[in-house]
Amino acid sequence: LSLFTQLLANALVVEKQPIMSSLPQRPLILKTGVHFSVRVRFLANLPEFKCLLKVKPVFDKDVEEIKTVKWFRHFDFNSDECKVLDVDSPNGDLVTEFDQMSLKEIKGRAKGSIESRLAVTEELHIIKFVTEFRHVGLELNIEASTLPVVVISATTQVSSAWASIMWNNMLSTGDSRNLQLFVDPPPLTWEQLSQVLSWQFLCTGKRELDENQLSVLRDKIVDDPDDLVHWSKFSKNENAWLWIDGILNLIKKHLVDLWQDGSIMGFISRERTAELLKEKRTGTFLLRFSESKTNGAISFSWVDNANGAPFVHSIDPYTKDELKKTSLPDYINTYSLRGRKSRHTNPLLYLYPDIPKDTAFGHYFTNTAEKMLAGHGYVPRKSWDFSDKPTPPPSPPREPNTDMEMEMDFERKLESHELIQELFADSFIFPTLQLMDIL
Amino acid sequence: LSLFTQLLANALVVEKQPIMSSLPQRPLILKTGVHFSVRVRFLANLPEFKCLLKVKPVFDKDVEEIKTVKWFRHFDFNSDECKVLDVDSPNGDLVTEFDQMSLKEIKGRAKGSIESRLAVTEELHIIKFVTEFRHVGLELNIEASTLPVVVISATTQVSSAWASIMWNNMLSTGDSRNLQLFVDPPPLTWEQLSQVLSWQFLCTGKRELDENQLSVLRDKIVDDPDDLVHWSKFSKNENAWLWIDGILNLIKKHLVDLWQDGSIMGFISRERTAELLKEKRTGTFLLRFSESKTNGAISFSWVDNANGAPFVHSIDPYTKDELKKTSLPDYINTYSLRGRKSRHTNPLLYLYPDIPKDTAFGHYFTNTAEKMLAGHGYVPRKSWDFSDKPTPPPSPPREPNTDMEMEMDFERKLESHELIQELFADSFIFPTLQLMDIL
DNA sequence: ACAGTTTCCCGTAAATGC
DNA sequence: TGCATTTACGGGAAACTG
Repeated sequence: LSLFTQLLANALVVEKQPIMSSLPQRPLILKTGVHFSVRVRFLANLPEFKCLLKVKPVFDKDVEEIKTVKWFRHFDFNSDECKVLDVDSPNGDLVTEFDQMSLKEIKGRAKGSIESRLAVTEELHIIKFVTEFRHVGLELNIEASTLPVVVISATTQVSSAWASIMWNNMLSTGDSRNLQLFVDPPPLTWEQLSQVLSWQFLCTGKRELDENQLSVLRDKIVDDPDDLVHWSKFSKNENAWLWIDGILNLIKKHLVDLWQDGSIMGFISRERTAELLKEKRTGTFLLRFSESKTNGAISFSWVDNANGAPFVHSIDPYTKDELKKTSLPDYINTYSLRGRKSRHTNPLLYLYPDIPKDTAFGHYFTNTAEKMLAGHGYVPRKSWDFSDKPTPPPSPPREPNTDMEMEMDFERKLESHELIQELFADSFIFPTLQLMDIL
Repeated sequence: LSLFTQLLANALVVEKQPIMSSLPQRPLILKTGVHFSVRVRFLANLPEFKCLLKVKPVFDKDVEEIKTVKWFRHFDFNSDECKVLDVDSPNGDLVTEFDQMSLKEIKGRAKGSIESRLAVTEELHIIKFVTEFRHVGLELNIEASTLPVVVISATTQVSSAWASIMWNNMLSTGDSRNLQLFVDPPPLTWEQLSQVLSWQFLCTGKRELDENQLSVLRDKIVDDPDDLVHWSKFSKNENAWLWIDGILNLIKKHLVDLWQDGSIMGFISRERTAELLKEKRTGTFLLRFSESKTNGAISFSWVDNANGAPFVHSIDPYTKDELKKTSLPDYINTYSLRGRKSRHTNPLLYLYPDIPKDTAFGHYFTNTAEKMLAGHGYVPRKSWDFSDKPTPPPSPPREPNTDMEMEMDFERKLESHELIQELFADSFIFPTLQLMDIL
């Protein structure tokens, strides 16, 4: 009987962690006043319990010490309705989905001096689901908890909140959930962090970070002899994560294709850029992310050997506002510099190492012919005759073989991650697998 | 005493009509859940009443018949706090400002068949401010009402709502406020309507409609021998107002300068455009609003005499999304067509009748030199040498005299409207002056 | 004054109701 | 089903608050 009781007591689990429908890639971040959903499952597969178990969500249940010690904000649900577990058709488990939950802040938290307080995005909270089990004389209080969540009030806080969620998830093993983690946050190894970062680029741009890119990030983030990354370095002083997340946002909105193609070297120092390009012929260029603009920006650098010694130029980086107006491939395609004799020419010829611009980006150039409208008596915006487009660059296109090979390799790479990606999207599992405590 | 009582009973007035801070140009439109403000003044200039009069706002007070007859929606204030009248420093009147008011819908209105119901933007509501006056044995219930307001729930309804407000204001004289006006809306004369329309362009683009423009609008809107405009024609069947308001929005966001300059002919039929341009030399163009796109769009038409008979071309109209990317002057400046021998040339040379393009728009062209950034090792986005810009058009610029005269005339025009504009912005007074019932 | 945080609200998209 | 209306919520900016 005792074993049975213990099994039952642990039979309730949070099957789908709290997730805002508007932020599917970033579970465990909850915005006040915005709906999120959670699914709860009772693992004891007994249909006779149907409609017997009434589940109630409670915010920050039994974590009073946090509220008094660290002046966390208080929250409650806007409408805390209970739900009754009902059978799930495929396997008969008892399930319910809370799909219209939302939070409001309960004002009036204890005032602590500003230094002693954590940033709001470092506050970890939990939601517990409780139910009372009554059957054949047995009476049992059963509860399940979500993973720690971060509550924000504006979308500008998403980046910081996600940093906390990632950090916490890399550190928590088993069920030791320390909601005060960021009072004294342990460091991560670069090995751990680099995996998570690469993952983020896979989720956003369908391509991981390569060795070179990771090595640049490493130099930026790790300055510890033990290969450790400290929370303050990652999220505070230098804002490494905010910078990276700005780039992720830029990729998501404007550069998914280019990033997936691997056309963006992206993370490379200015010095290294110059080194690489100086060995190449005039017109070779590469794309790199701005290191100074914190909201995500990308520029191109190219080499010019015309005056004897090679010289590397870089363009003022494009931000999201500029990429909204014109795509990066189009900027690349139409960029022109005044040359000798007042002729305007485009200095960008080969994507590093030697891919002709049109091979790399040709299919992304805006086809002005598409804009042609039939009828209505209107003239299209641009002429649609391309017979006199600029002479194709002199270098031969790469051999078909090589292209094919790379493409296949790429496909394989992507596939190998498919399952993990799905898991990630669905129930929030990181490279370091976080198993739910099931029976 | 009876006279005194009557004076007092009418002493409370709504000094500033309900206005959302986010829609200062469109008073009397209230969006549920969005703050608006109203100011109330007690005209009896007696400071001893200070802090005696407690004013309470009531929504749709004493208009029960509307609710039952026409199934109007019901609303209430989100927080209906009373305010106490206090002295206003300059002249000692008793004043209070309700500056945080907002509405919520009370659900569950009676269901009427769809035909018998008005559109929500045709529902006219009022807010009354009531107070109880007690002094030297006198006991008096005093109240003041706002002008009729329209309550909307999304900004997409602003245009329709404003049509109702304008129509109602042109029709209501004195204090006969018919909240059921749109059950059987009386027509307006074209004379009345044209004034209001012109006014709208003055408010939005700082320039009224001229005779020609009004005449085009007249042909579109009036099809009645008596020169009357019917509500359905204006706001329903042909959506004349929605089309015009789309253009007003386009002007507000992207064309204020050009409209103010008078560079936009705008309202002119396609046929008339051809007639005008065919008499001009090759390269003469004019700007006109699209008649088919209902969200505001502008295109240019130009004449080409190259092949013997003059031919007039028009470009596919630019919408707000396109003007967000590049300004109209820049589109005009950079437009190019493939000419003979594959040369790209800009067919736009003179703004109708004969103003060289650079004279009319030169100062609006984006100066790429401005984008040059000093230092940081970045190259600016475009070359900044303009020594080889396109040859200036052969036609001489207009004589300075003419320019000056026009400018002065324009200034005078504007000034003459200044006072009325102020009133308009402040307390909602239309060309047909709507006087508040004051003592 | 100021930085971290929340509120406000438009504009678009999606959901809802009839 | 289609249309009218409301709700949802990202994103930018203003307001708040200690």
